Amino acid sequence: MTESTRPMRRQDIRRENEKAILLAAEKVFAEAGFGGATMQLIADLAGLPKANLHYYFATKEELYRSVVQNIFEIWLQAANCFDVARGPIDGISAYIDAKMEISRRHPDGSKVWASEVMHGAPVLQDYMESTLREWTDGRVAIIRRWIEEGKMDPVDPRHLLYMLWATTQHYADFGHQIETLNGGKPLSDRQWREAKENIKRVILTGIGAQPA
Amino acid sequence: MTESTRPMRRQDIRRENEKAILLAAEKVFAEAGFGGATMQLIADLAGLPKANLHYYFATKEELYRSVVQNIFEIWLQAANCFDVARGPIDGISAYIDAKMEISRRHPDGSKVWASEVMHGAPVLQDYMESTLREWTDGRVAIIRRWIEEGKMDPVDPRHLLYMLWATTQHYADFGHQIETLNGGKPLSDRQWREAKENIKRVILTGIGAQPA
DNA sequence: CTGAAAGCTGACCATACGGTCAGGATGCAA
DNA sequence: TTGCATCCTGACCGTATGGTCAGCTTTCAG
Repeated sequence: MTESTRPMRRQDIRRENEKAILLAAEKVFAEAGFGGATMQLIADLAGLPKANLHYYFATKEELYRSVVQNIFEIWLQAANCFDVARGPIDGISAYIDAKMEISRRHPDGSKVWASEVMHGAPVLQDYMESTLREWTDGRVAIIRRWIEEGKMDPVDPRHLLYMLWATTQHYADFGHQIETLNGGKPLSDRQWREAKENIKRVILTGIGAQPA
Repeated sequence: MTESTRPMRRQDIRRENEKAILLAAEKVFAEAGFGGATMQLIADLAGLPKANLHYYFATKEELYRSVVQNIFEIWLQAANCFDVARGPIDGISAYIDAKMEISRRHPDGSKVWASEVMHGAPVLQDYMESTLREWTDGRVAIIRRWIEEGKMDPVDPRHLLYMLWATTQHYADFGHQIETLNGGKPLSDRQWREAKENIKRVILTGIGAQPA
């Protein structure tokens, strides 16, 4: 049943194996950190022999880099929310929604990203100095415009962005702590919604966001 | 001059070496994670032969546990601010100040703590289920009282606490990112002050904190 | 002064890990 | 069907790491 037919085409094989490896790697890197992760563990989780990993990814570093870059893509995609928005209420609400969704659906990715940054971004330094900086500068400009247009109070845009990143990512990176304080149970749908609403409300009220 | 006389007493030797080892360990664990840290690296940084580390701390796990417990103490001490306060403005302001000071003075400690939690708190699980839970419940009660007394809007106390933790710790854990976005320079005194003021302002305004 | 306890360390060991490779299995184009 | 490129993998290797230990030096109580 489950394993009966295997008419796998070459392309499919490669794609599926890479996907399985990356998924397993993300989890193991998130749980153990780069140094604590082992190729054997990743291989076991992916259901492949270790040597097969090295067929697709030459080194542990290369595999790690792939994982981190994947995450960075997702992280940046959440940005679009900001651009289409008319004002801070729309834009920041949507951004918080997007980032909270990432925290909920990709907690491992978020952890790997956090770990990478905490350890000095050995892999992503280039991206941070180019792509991330440009992205940030763009959003800072948008926020500044909102302030000039009287749509929100004159809050430092950078610190506001840090606040958005911090509050949303916290639910992934410190998920274990939150879960423990929640009686050992993961947050329910309801609690996730409450978390989002709380963050939005406090921040939007806090910056004096005005309806566009 | 610097190294002339060494009338070290036993007690002093032990205290100073343990201190040096713990300091070095904190830094190495923060930079490399538990798995990436090596006893050799810690020993070198502490200026001691590796075997000497094992004289004071039998295993890497034991050393790590000591580091983490130290940090947990500091983390909890910032709590006192909350207790003595009359209302949300005093209490939360003081707490933000205290936590930002920790982020600035103990970034390595903060990172180790973050790493520990991200990896499922293998060492601190017990503390989190006892001490941390009690501490949190206590603060939740205080915030609830403030709400009942009309000193602030009815914001979910837990999510507010997470927000405080997230925003303040972010400046330590993601310090590298912030530094990169700051042109590769660490935040100046002024910028730290601005960061603190921004956080306070947004959150206190956001929760509708009323002067006691 | 003396002996025992505390502090110290170079040399060593077992293990685990990242990585390699020769050679087998499999799909696929011609 | 055939030949080749891709895919796969068990067995192996060198190294780095956590940890041990025998024996040395230093402190200090009596």
